[in-house]
Amino acid sequence: MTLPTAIKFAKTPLTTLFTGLSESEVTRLNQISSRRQIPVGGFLMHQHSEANSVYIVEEGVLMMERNSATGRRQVVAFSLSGNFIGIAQNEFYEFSVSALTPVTVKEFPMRAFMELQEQIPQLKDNVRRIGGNILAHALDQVFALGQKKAHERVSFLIQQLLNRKSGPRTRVVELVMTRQDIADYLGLTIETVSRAFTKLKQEGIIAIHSAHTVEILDPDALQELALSE
Amino acid sequence: MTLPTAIKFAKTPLTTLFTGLSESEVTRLNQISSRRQIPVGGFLMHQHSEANSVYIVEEGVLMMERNSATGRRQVVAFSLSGNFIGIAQNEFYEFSVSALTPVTVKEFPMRAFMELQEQIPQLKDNVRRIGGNILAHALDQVFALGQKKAHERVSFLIQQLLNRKSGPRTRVVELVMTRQDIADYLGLTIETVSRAFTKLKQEGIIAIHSAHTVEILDPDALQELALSE
DNA sequence: CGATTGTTTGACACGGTTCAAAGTGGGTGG
DNA sequence: CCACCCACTTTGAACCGTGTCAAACAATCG
Repeated sequence: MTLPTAIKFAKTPLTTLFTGLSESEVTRLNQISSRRQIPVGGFLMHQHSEANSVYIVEEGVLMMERNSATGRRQVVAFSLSGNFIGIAQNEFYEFSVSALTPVTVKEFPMRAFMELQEQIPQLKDNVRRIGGNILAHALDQVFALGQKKAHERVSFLIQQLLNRKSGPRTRVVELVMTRQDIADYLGLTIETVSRAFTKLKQEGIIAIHSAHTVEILDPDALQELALSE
Repeated sequence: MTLPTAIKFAKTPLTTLFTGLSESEVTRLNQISSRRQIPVGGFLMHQHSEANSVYIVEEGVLMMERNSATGRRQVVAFSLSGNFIGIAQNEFYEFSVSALTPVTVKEFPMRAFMELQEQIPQLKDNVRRIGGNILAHALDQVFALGQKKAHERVSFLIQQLLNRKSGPRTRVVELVMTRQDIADYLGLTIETVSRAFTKLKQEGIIAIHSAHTVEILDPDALQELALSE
């Protein structure tokens, strides 16, 4: 039980499945893949179901969560376009993954994907790297949940979304998820999350255009709160 | 940003570096390795220093932590005998690792170790698996910090130590670490940790022989609290 | 055996949760 | 196209768990 890592809010472009693959290798990957659509609220996979596929998000936003028998829920990640989903330790998924927006994913049958990994070393390497990034992400979350106050955690999330979104570098972030989702991601309640947003607004760090659209007014202050390390 | 897994409190024997290796392969590993001793309080590695080696714990207990500029500290893991330490994402360690007891580790120079991984597929596979276990561990911690109350978190830790310790199956657990270490692992303060122990004692779930030795009186109740999922 | 460090306990303050109610907005059907 | 409805969000007030500050206690080490 052990081990390292954690890119803070890396500007480093994260490794994707296709990083460094030749055209023909990409083609081979695409040949074993199929496209799948998930409507809002639909599930890509369920906790404890058989892990038969892995996926790449092509479009939309997914949410990864873990549910307990006692009804507690922990959101572990929000998966954006380009993200990889589905590496399981055992033969069952350990998480449920649902769509926050209409989503299209590329699906790779597990067996064929594993074989390709053996044939394409770079692919295997990418998967390893992606695993590392996921671990880094999890450890950032550990730090946030263990050490940060409510408004710092919210800053942390906003910053994550800001850094990860593709496209032009703007100061506006779309919060696709509900306050409940955010609360379950940050280990808080809806009300506390809401109050944290209000606080950030009052301090002039963000502007809240609608509940799901915030503009960053003071990026430095936000970053400072988000890291608080 | 994505991905699965989490063995609760697995009875499954965790993968070690040597799992499934032939005798000759083990020998080759040992040939590139050297033994190193760390006194109590000494450091095996420092956050941000160059990642030149990986290690296996042979004897003793290590603590892995992440420190922030603002002085906050998050303990990420307690590494026991058999654990693997040092896989870095980039060329620098992301954590500091120090010894809670006198420790002996087996050290593998990074470069040679990487080469061996290429030559021994099973070794590479083991490293991958260990990475998965670490991720699972991190996600368990996320769940604990996000969803559990103080006495549940303490139960969580006791249960982890109970499950991971080798040797005869007793009900006594040695807490090698200080209350401060526990607090920084669970995202609490010393006082809260102490009160949580007292509470578990008062409820007849554990007996506290000394601050560093507890006996589990009611394993089922403990497990229930520890999981609370 | 004393001194120092770590742990427990107590009293109080504060942040976050809970419970309740009032806004707000988006979607649907009339 | 508007009005209503439902789900979500915000705000308020009281409560509770955890943090903070302080002091007593215990254990360890020289």
